[in-house]
Amino acid sequence: MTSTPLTRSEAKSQTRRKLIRAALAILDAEGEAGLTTVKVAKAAGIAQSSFYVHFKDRQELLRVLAEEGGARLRTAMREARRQAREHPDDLERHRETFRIPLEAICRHPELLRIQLRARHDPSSSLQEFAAERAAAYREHHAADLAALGYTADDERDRRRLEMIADGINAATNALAIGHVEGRYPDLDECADILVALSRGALRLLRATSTRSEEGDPH
Amino acid sequence: MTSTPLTRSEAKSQTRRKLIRAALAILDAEGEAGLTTVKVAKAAGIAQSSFYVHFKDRQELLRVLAEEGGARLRTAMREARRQAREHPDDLERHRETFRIPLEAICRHPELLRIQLRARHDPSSSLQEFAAERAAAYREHHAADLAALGYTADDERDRRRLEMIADGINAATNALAIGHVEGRYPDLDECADILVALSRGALRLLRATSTRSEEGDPH
DNA sequence: AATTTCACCGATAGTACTATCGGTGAAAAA
DNA sequence: TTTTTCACCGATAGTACTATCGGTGAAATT
Repeated sequence: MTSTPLTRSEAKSQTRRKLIRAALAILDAEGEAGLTTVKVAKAAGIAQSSFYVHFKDRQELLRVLAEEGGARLRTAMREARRQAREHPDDLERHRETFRIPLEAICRHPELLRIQLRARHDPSSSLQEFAAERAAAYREHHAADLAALGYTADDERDRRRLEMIADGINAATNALAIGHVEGRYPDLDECADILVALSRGALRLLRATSTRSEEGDPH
Repeated sequence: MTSTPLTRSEAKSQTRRKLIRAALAILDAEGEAGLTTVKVAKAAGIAQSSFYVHFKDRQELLRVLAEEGGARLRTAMREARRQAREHPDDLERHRETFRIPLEAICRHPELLRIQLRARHDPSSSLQEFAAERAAAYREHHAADLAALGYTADDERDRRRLEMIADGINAATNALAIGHVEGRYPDLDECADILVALSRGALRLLRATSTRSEEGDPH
């Protein structure tokens, strides 16, 4: 049907894309242990040995996949923060703060699954990717708390913000996975829960900052 | 020094224990992919082939490890609930509700790490173990919410309780891991955060149950 | 004391994967 | 047109692991 008048480099990068797409699918479906050059090459429709035309070794494929995931993550997060800024209304904005990461996760749930696996797997080559994702979310959430007026001055406060971001992040991931797995059909319900959890944390921050500053001007 | 007048079966079960201990350590340190009969046998000080005197195959070892982990988990959880009942004071009790699972996790962090990995790894043989642990915590927390007077009547409410339990559970795991990794030195601080998050969720439940009763035009 | 049992051993067949090598034909360059 | 390049191929060496087998000696049984 479609004629394919491709230049050599076009054909090559097309094959490379095929390999990467196949690898991501296999990584998601079978885990890092199931990601073999045999399977990836077969799924991409080339000979196993041709895998090495595109990647120096299996390790390099993993590295590239991590970069790929990192790039998608950064893009999604940037977009999320951009959209969030467009909702000046405080309540609605707070909700968007959670709906947007949830949606970002649900767009590529395999990236989260891969990351969650890698994070606690000492044999994984994707630890860096996992760390990057965690840091990105922590930033996202920290910036959000800062926008609400909560800044961390001393060591203890900073640790507390980090713990809150960590906890909310973990909850966000859990609910997003639950949504993807079909247990929580409505993303808005997920966002509501996260808003509620988050409000509890805010109340804690408010309570103790008031207590420590005694005469809080409000 | 110590004489070893062991019967044959004593010696055998001792070797078996050595294998299981070695396997748990390797599983924690290198992940499921790194758990080979070669390494386990070597770490336990026996020949690789002797591994098969104790286990039918590699799969059976995994199964036994999961049972082992499940048993430890159940014991820890039972103990936790027993202790929690001893604190009638409401505020302190609420805090204990979180400190106790946190401590249970920190006593055997490798079990949590193994579980978190297995949970999202399709190639893992420990999915059942992971599911059991998740269900156990959900029960723990659901019973706790029920004790506070929150019962789920309709589908939506039940789902909400499940989401809350899921979210709090994820946050608990995240903070416990953070403690084990040295980022959050004080477990009480972790418990405080969890109490705060949990209070936010409780407020949501209170708010909407009131609202739905008010607006219910029966 | 004679016999049986069995936990453990070394050797090895079988399996799955990684990575390399020389060959091929079509695209690209000369 | 002639030559060079190179993406892809099949074959295969090398590696790591699983699981089985027959042999051994000391414990257990008779």
